[in-house]
Amino acid sequence: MKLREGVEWAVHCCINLSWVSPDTTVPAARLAAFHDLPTAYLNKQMNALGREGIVASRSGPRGGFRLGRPPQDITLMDVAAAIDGSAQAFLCTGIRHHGPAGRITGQADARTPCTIAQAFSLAELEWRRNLAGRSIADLADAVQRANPAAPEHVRRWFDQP
Amino acid sequence: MKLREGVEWAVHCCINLSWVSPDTTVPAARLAAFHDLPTAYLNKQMNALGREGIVASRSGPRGGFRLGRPPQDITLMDVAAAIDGSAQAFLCTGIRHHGPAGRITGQADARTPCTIAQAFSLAELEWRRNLAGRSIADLADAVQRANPAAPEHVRRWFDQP
DNA sequence: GAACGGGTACTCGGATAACTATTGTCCGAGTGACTGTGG
DNA sequence: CCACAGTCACTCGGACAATAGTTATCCGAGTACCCGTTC
Repeated sequence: MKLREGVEWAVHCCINLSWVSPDTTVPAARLAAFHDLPTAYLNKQMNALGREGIVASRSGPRGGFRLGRPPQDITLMDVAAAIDGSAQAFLCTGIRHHGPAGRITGQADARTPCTIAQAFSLAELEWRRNLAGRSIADLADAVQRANPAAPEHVRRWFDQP
Repeated sequence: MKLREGVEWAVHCCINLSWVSPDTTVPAARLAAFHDLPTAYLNKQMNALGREGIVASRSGPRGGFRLGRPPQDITLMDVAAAIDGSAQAFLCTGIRHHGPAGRITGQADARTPCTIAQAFSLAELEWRRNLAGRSIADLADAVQRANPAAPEHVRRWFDQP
């Protein structure tokens, strides 16, 4: 099981965006430069965030990205789902119905849900719930507690050309 | 985030193996036939289980696989880790230290753990804990409750040549 | 009749190939800002 | 001096290529059984 690398990038960018003034847009190139990431690919990830309304984008000069809604309304689950997709990690292909297994168990469990899928879904639900309980604002606060000067430093770096 | 398809196969096979007598070995070909799966590939997955001691294997005529330990001592996490690997889904590449970001935040958070990685690790830990709390025996019982005749049917099918 | 040795068929296990998904790159469409001109 | 139109540079967004990971297949090594032979 593996999460796409872009999730890490996206979360960092969202935190950074939460620290610059909410009405200033930051180009993907600048966001990428801050962490020394490939610009075009980060842009692609930001697009994905844009499709979900997590960030708002604007083209042209003075264009770029800004948060689409307050950082306390953006959860880690939102970001992960936007970048990595919201499909279940364990997807039941129903092999219990295939081949002799299907004929043997018969229609007894044709209607009952797959026990295995249920177990994995439950675990995954906990995972989702956990991520959904953490907002970008929460993380930004936590970072600030560990390094109080960080927000100001970041804001200043993004403000200067 | 996506779990390999082999995880589903492996769990099903473990449950089936828990229902045949513990000292009979079942060839991969037979396990595969039961669910109409590609034999060689399932064999590969069973190899992975074997490396972790989840199943024991024997070559030659009358060879095959059997559970390596009692089904109540095999958790879904064990199986998932054996097939899919036990690496973290979210792996922190430390981009907060790359480029200007690293110079700006300085050594203030050089020693502090990455907040983002922590958040994802926590969620993942819950996922793991959940899967580690469910054994093959648990699932087998649940299936039996839904379909009481299943164990006997499965045992009989695997016994006959 | 019993023990032994060779052959055989069967099974796992790892090496190899096909395919899919992720990662990375490029270029066009759109947009706002700037500049020069005319009133 | 102010308004306006044309041009330009900048940015996103999606289309296209390279790379890595997963899925599938194949063949060799090893093992237990079976059969024929010998004591």
